[in-house]
Amino acid sequence: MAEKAAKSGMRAQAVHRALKRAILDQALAPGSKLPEDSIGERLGVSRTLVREALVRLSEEGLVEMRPNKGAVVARPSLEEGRHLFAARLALERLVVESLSGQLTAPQEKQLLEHIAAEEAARGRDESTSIRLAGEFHTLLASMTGNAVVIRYVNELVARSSLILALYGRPHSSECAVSEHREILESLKVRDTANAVRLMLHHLESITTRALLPREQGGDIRDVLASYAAAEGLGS
Amino acid sequence: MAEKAAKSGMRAQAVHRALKRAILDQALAPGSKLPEDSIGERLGVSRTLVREALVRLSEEGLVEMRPNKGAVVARPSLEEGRHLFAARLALERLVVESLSGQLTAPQEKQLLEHIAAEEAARGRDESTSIRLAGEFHTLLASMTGNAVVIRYVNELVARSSLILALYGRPHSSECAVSEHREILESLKVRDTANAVRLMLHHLESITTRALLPREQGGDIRDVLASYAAAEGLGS
DNA sequence: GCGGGGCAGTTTGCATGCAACGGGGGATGT
DNA sequence: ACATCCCCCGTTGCATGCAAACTGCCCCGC
Repeated sequence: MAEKAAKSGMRAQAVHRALKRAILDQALAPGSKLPEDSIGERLGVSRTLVREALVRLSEEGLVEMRPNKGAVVARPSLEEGRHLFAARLALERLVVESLSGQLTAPQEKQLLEHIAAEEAARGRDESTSIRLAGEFHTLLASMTGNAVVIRYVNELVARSSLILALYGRPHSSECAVSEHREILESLKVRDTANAVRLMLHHLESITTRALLPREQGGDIRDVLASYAAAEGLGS
Repeated sequence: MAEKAAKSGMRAQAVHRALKRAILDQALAPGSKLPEDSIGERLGVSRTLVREALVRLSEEGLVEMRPNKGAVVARPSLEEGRHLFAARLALERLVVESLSGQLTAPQEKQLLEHIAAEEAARGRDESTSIRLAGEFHTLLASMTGNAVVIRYVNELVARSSLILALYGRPHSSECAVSEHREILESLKVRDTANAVRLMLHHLESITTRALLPREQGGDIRDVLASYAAAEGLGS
């Protein structure tokens, strides 16, 4: 079954997508080793293709390649996380500025449906919910038609899920859905300033909730827990 | 001579840098074929390493890999150029906002020296001048300490030189140096709004001069010349 | 003269083989 | 008991081999 014809040149891409998906689904947690031959054996390809996929993923910042020591799923630091969200802020600001008042009817419909799907998944399916929250941002980016922005936003959203996996509290995407809806409303009525403001607030709230949540009155053990995790210690 | 010890794991990177440099120097013009074995023979490595470098370069947008047909130096369209500069605008805005009033004395010194070098090269050495103009932007980005922004600005500046190589008029980087100096002045006195304004103006003037320069009253042959070049025609 | 089909040379796609690096664990010496 | 050294095995780094795909060319039929 499922014998994919697999034209020449498609298999490398397939390996890349398979690994990327596994990482984003956290089937491969940050820090996991990624040995070339076991992956190749599992996917039915040679180490050459696995290596090519790993090179691509390392360019995207999803895996880290340590010379002579193998590849692991990236384990970005808190500081990298802050840098990443700062870049997202800049790029997604461009996205909403480009889109404000420019959405076509089918695009509005697609966004509304996406938000509806987010609400449907909310509370029920945690991993789907997180994935959809990210995809809202990539969907917006794709509507700009700007290939460069699309690529970077995709990359940053993907890396953001690594950050949230490492440092985010559970349920940290709670209020996101309503914020998405508000952004869409402002885009529809061409209230550019408000749309930008909402997007900045949205991203900032994600960062503060996820990245620096243990500042006020937390238990010291909770603080250390995240550092321990970041250093590969602890349970 | 020049027997580089070339530790294991360094050679792939070396091939990547060599090719990147050749492309940015326009020793390899946009559209040039990049056959794996002749490159490998020339650099003294196997096709495997060349292929890895080409994959990296294609991720950076400097090379286009056509399945079963080999790699060529990227030949971005005018539209891609506009997209690229839009993204630069967004990211470099973040750069100046981050840097405004934050420059240390050594950093100011380094920037002043860089601008001096730009002025020294101006008019004398065209290719050096272009390279330094780009490096001013990457230098600013590097001073933010934000690895994500550094990476993206580097990538976008590199791709910008492809765009300028294809569509820019000669001498299009004329006024850039004084604009660089103005930006630095505003950063020093923490006039953030002005620094942002100057940077936006600077990048916009590059795009309009380079990307859409043939709108007003040009000779039809000049207009077609760029399209011919873009299609691999003409002399 | 002109268009189409097929053959040969060239180049990519991918697997595999071999050497070298690194890590873990046991043996050895103090 | 503890530290050190060294060997062995697993894994990576890279070259090479082989099959498939593309290119251009020539020959043949019209």
